Amino acid sequence: MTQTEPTSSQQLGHTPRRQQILDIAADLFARRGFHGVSVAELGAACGISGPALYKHFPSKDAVLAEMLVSISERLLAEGSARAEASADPRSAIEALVEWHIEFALGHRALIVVQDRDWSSLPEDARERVRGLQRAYVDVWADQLKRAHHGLRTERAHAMAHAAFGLLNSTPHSALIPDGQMHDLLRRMALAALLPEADR
Amino acid sequence: MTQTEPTSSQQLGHTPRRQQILDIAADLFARRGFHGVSVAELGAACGISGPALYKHFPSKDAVLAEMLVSISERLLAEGSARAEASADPRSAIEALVEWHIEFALGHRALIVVQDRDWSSLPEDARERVRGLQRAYVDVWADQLKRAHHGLRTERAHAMAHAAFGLLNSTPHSALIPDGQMHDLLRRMALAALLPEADR
DNA sequence: GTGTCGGGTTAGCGAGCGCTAACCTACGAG
DNA sequence: CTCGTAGGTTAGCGCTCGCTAACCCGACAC
Repeated sequence: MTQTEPTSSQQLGHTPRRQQILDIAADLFARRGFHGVSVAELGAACGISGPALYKHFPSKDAVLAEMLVSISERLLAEGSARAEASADPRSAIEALVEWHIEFALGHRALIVVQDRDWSSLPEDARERVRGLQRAYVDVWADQLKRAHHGLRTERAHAMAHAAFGLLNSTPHSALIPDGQMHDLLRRMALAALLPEADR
Repeated sequence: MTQTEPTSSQQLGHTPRRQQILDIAADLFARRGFHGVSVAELGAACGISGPALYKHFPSKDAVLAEMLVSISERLLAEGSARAEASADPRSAIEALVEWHIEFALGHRALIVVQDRDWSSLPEDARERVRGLQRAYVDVWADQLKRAHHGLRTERAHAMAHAAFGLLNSTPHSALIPDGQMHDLLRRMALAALLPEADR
């Protein structure tokens, strides 16, 4: 229903504009905030002007919604896949950390928008994103509880949130090359998350 | 100049309103973002209505500016004081972590506003806040460099930012009592920041 | 008693916003 | 050849915003 048409040819190829808008919007929203970017500006940045956006999205809110819902889905899908594919809790946590760093380094703008402008979402999309995020946190929390015997659920959630904070700090400091940043974040996150006995 | 009058009786007592506005604004800005709160709303939340705010602040921007400048100053002042009062790098880092957690847990709203609406500041205040934040990061980075021999400056900065991300995650997860959260954050931060040999 | 002034009120301005309406083309299908 | 449609244009509506203007009133100084 939210898609235009689930025809056999998929929606690949007939919407480069749509994707371009999402990409550029992510960048602009990250820099100046959702409310700080007008549709005119966004359009201009895409080479078209103003109201032409409404040929691709029903509203400005919808751009934000699609952006945030889709990244929440990707984070959750790949995260839980990697966790399930792991042999033990320790390697599952390593895999989750690895995946989250990959994503955060590769999509800095989305990370910023996600936790800055989450509250600007229309009610239904906000609900959906919250559900997906909660599920993602649960994936982490489950593995943490298996790695630390006796860890309570709420504390595991808090640990996961803290880890996200650490890993998502990446857009705020682009001072060292991605490879080194990746390595640094992995080290710090694993030190913070794994029991001392393991490390 | 920015103060009304530096009389001998200080400015205590003749500005409960001013402080009230700052407190309530922090709360509202944290919840819905600087651009998401109108001056009318802010006034109403203070028991006065709309333009009465301009008897206390020259503009809406100025409210945000005073809020963010003052917390940046407090973070830096107390942080560098505690670091200097420490005997060795390890205990300096412990002291910094302790101070940052105290502050973050005690002023969740300010933490949120600081890194969400920083970019909405007028140019001069943004400059000032950036300077203060950089100095605060430097305090951390210096101690980290003394604790890890051979650590490069840029990497130390990245570590400090990552630690802030971890410690500032606190407003996103209020699910466990402050005491436990404090303890958890300290453990995770120190594990992430201190060399393995130390811990 | 009167004047000043801090701190409040309402009315309303100009600008910018999201969004709609109406129109214009290029183009692929029949 | 025609015509529907995808994807663009400009004009402009209605609303909200930050902020100013003009006024009001109670407390205190003298």
